[in-house]
Amino acid sequence: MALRHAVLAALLDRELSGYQLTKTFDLGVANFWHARPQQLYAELNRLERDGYVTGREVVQETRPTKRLFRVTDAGLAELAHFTTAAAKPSFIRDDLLVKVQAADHLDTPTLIAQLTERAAFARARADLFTEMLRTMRGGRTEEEFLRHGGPIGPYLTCARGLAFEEGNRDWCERTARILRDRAR
Amino acid sequence: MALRHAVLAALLDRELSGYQLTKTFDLGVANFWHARPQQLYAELNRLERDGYVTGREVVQETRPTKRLFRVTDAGLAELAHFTTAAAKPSFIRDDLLVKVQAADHLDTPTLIAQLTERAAFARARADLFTEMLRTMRGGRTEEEFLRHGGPIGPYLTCARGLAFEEGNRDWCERTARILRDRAR
DNA sequence: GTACGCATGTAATAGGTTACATGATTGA
DNA sequence: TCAATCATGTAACCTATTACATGCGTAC
Repeated sequence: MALRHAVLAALLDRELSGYQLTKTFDLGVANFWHARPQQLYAELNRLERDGYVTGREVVQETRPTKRLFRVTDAGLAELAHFTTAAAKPSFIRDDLLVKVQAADHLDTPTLIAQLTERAAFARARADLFTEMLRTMRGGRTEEEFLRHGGPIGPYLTCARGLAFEEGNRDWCERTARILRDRAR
Repeated sequence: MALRHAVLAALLDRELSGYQLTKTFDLGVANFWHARPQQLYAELNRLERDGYVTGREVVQETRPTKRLFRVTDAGLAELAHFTTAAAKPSFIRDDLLVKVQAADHLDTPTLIAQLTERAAFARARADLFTEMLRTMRGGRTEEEFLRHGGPIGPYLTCARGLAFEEGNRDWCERTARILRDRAR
């Protein structure tokens, strides 16, 4: 059960509502985990029940009332315990790669269109992550920030996300080009 | 339901038993999908029931009897149909990244050890994929192979797997180095 | 004689997705 | 007025993991 640890990690340096968490999980946090809103709301309630987070109601004037959650000491201890266990290897699991594996038997134009679309998606995310990294660094050089700045956890995972999306972008563009050249 | 399509794609150019498939899914095919043996045996039976693969028994002298599966015309049509649907974006989902996200709050030596271990794992897989790509190319240059050789589907997905593992390796090494330098 | 590889599963549980539901406010 | 955003869920279903089971052959 690692979603709960992903939620705890995402909530470490800030107090967030379920709704804000879903936004976070669609952007930066998707660098290390991805989840649907329903799952996050359910997990937050379970985490609160188990004492790993506490929520407080915030009544707003123009917006619906929301609940902000933060990690408790018990939650941090749970994360620390999780960290001592060996990490499972991570694997790619991707519809698009399944399709490319079968490329020799399938309609090439359809594949090229999907590769192009995915490349654009990856490029947009890469740009976003580049911007997020710049913001986290503030005015400092990367070296200075990594040596003495902080928090660096979110910076390092964002850097992995950037490299992943750059890899996606480059591979999609190259693969589309190869399939196009073959079709001629 | 994409495991079935991953299995179909893996079975396209060769006839495999369930056991051989599990080996394939631990190595090359893990580039685009990952599954446990139990899941594969179950999926093969479902695919056969639905007419997307056919199995034939092969009695062996010294080894237990096995069943070899190959994709039927209906199976290929199902794959083609799957390919016309938009591919869902793929996300990283990784224990180790969850831990690094929380790095500022956790025990650094434990993290460094896990990053080092993961780097070694990634390096081993990268080496394996490099070798597999060489084998698929045969004597040809990459350009020549990609222009006129084949099948290129497995080559292209393997190339993505290689880039992914190189990304893992580099990021793990860099992250471990940064955490070490900070601890001093 | 013991561990490992071949070969195939069942059963129980955990984790994730899809579809559906509600209701207010703000901006185009 | 229509779509989007804020805010939170329930229910049904599908997918994946973990634990357990079996039995023979070969290599150390």
